Amino acid sequence: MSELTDLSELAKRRGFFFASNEAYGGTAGFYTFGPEGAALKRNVEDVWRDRFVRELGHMELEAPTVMPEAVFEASGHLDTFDDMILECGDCGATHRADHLVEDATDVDDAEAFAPERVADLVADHDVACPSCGVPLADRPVEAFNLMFGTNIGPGSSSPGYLRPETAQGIFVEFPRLKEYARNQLPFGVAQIGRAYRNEISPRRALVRVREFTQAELEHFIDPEYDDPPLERVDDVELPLYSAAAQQDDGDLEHHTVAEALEAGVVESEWVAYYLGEALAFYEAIGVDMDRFRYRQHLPGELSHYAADCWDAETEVGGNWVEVTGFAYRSDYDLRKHGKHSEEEFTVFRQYDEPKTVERATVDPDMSYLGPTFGGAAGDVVDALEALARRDRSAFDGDAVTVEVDDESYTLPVEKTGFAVEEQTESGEHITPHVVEPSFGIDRLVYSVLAHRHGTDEVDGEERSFLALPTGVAPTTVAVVPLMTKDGLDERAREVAASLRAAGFEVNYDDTGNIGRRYRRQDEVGTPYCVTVDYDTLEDDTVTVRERDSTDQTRVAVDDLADAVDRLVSGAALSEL
RNA sequence: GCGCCGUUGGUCCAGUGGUAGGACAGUGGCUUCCCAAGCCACUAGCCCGGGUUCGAUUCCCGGACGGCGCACCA
Repeated sequence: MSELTDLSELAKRRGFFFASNEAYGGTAGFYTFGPEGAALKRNVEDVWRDRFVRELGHMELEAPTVMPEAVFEASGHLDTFDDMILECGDCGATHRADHLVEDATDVDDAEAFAPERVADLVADHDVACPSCGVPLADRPVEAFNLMFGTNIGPGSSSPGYLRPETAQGIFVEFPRLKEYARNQLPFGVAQIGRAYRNEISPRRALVRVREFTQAELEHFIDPEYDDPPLERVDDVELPLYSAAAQQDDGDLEHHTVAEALEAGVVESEWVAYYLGEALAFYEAIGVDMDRFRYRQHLPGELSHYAADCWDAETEVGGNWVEVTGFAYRSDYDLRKHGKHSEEEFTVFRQYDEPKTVERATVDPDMSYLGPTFGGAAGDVVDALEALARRDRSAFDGDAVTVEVDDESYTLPVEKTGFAVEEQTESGEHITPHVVEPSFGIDRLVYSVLAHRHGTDEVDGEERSFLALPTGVAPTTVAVVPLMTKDGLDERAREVAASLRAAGFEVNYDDTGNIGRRYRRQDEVGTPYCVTVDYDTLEDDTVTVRERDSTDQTRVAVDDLADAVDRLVSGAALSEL
């Protein structure tokens, strides 16, 4: 617990993150990133963008956070995000009403029922409160949806929701995105943005909040023909905690990507591929890989869209925190949107060679069907088309009969325009499958702060530091004058300005004594300090101090920008 | 949402039925030529609402927020 206490104290005191709206009593589940935290978070996002968008050649978009109800009807969030809550009038405990009903009856999908029906079932089966035993028959079943609702425009005729995941903003634009991708699979579309969930009980600082930042990649693939570039990650060693290991009290196992696939520990090549790609990302932003694992979802844990799913988890304060979900979503989302909307969510897959197929078709004589069947004529045509595809022998006789809504309609075959023709097909429409790595940026920032925060001893004094990788540290270099007199401070300001002009994140600090300033920078994770001293006035050199070792070396002011650049690129202090 | 515990300067804490004290941090000054030193001064606080009381930061009730447990976590 003390790791978490120290972390939230540091976060507040140094401006990484803190509860929002405290002047008005605070709002549970909402956090503000302070100056240091906003910079750190932005840098983490930039590293993600560099690796998952730029390097892998994917594209990035930015969609609205408010989306209309129809989107969530299609995605399934309106139904499955809706919990039925039942509160005991006696002891006050709340229960999942659908679960109570499922336990008391042989119903096993009460979740899909309307709240009224569940309430009736509770009454009919004399369901009692599991906590205190009092009957629950007269208690109301209330729907609690985890999505934040709103109205689009005036009035309530056009309900909308704050998106519970950024993914839907990508899926709904698929028809246009595939055009942009020139109708070629595979292609990946990423988005970094806010998502919202009206959590019942926000907990543990940034771990469970109501507004958070996701970085999601939706990689659209042809399930039959597209393979991941496994050669990029074959030898990456993965710390895997499989479902089997979890159920049998087993341990974490280390396998390379290639081994994991061969042994069947990870089933999907695509999921395995992204587990491999992501590992270097976690390392780059400063996650302690000794406190990191990939955990497979247990069968009962799989979400409504996921076929196989692994989470990346970090250990913070004794708890494992989910920081990424790697899901093979199959064609679930695109298929749903294709069905609910008016657009096609498919791509055309061209055959290598056009195929000639024999096909049974109908071309009904509407001047006969219309007058004969009236309003049912359209449905009869549909039924005839289906029948022709299914069973062409039905058209062998003089008359053919189809069923529409329990009514039989019989008509002469000659009026159906039935024919068997040879058609040339150059391809087919397929619904792409989706591989989705979905990162929780806030939780990653939190993990990195926890993992990089430490204390040690320098010259007999305790030191608190944040060993952030240079690539994500809010400040790259701090410039400090040894004294604020004899022109040292003016010279130091010049040095700071020149480093800023060279493009670095620079902090200038001249309050308190020199040791205090070093410690301050250590605590916000600044990797390098440049000190202007009396020698600087003589020979135009400064000292460069390294955060982790506290070692120093002298560098000419003229070479300083170049030296810092080399340090950032990985050079050691001794190599300057 | 339920239960238990908590909420006092920026941070971490002490304390009181008569409006509060420390440590650290911060600011200014002195000192100091490289790692939270010293001296002086200063800034700054009782979560919100209601009740009891002559008087509430303190006691009671409610709320908000936080920690933990339960539940929940697509």
